[in-house]
Amino acid sequence: MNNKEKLRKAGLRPTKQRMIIADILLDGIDRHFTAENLQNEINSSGNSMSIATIYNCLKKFRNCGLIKQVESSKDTAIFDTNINQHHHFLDEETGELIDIENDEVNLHKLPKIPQGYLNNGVEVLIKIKKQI
Amino acid sequence: MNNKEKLRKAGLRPTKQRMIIADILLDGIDRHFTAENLQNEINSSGNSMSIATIYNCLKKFRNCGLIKQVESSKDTAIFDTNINQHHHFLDEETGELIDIENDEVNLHKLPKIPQGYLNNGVEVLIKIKKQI
DNA sequence: TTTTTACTTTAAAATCGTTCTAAACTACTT
DNA sequence: AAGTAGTTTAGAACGATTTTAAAGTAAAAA
Repeated sequence: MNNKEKLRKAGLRPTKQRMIIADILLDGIDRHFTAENLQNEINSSGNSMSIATIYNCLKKFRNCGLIKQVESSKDTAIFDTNINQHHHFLDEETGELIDIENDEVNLHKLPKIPQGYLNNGVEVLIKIKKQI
Repeated sequence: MNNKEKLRKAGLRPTKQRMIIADILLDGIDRHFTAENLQNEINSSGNSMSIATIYNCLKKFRNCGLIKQVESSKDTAIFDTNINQHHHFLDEETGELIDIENDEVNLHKLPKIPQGYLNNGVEVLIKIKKQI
């Protein structure tokens, strides 16, 4: 399926700007990035785009499940093109994130989901620090 | 051990402001809160404090291990008085966090920590959403 | 096709959480 | 009691993100 079709399937109009972003992000390569990272990539690709549009797109893409946002208490939002359930190592010093595939973690026992709620995804974060 | 001793033991001078905060936070009750929540509690207790001091204190308390900061991609930093390793349910709609005790989760298999790094804590986040 | 409608993009301003600044203050040491 | 190192403060500054409102564009209707 090409990117235009992916956008339509997600219920998003394939505008020029969304196509530029889709062409960068939806190439099947797993990566972590910020809005600013993406703007730099857009610029390097010979295009340009308002930062407001970049934020709009990232929010829409995230809400449609085309990308994910990583849970992390950094000051800048980090997005992830790997939309499968998976986990992360986090170096809190540098903010570096490293993917952990889902089958690398085995959750043997999970608590009961609170009454009235549904499980909407499990994320394991392993905080790591550089050995001295 | 009283709060004055706790602060000294953590290497922090027990100033008037830190004692006010310690008296609110270090009462053994587990709670999640933001800087703004804490300022409201300080105000309700008949005291007042600059927001800069509140942030300073929270950062110091966190760095000394008196409190923890929760990993979450919300726009506001969330702190936790429960400093034991534990986990959370997160309702992404409302931002509500619910504690999960460490023994409620059983991680049967963990990936190898990357070369040159040490494990610095594991956090499991179970995202939940309201049933419709 | 043309027209209409709803959605999208944009630059710039606004907002919000957090940090910085530098002066006044306070706890601890001598 | 005096010195010094750390702390608090109001307010300014900052950086990420969102809002605004006007101009532009895609899809639907005529």
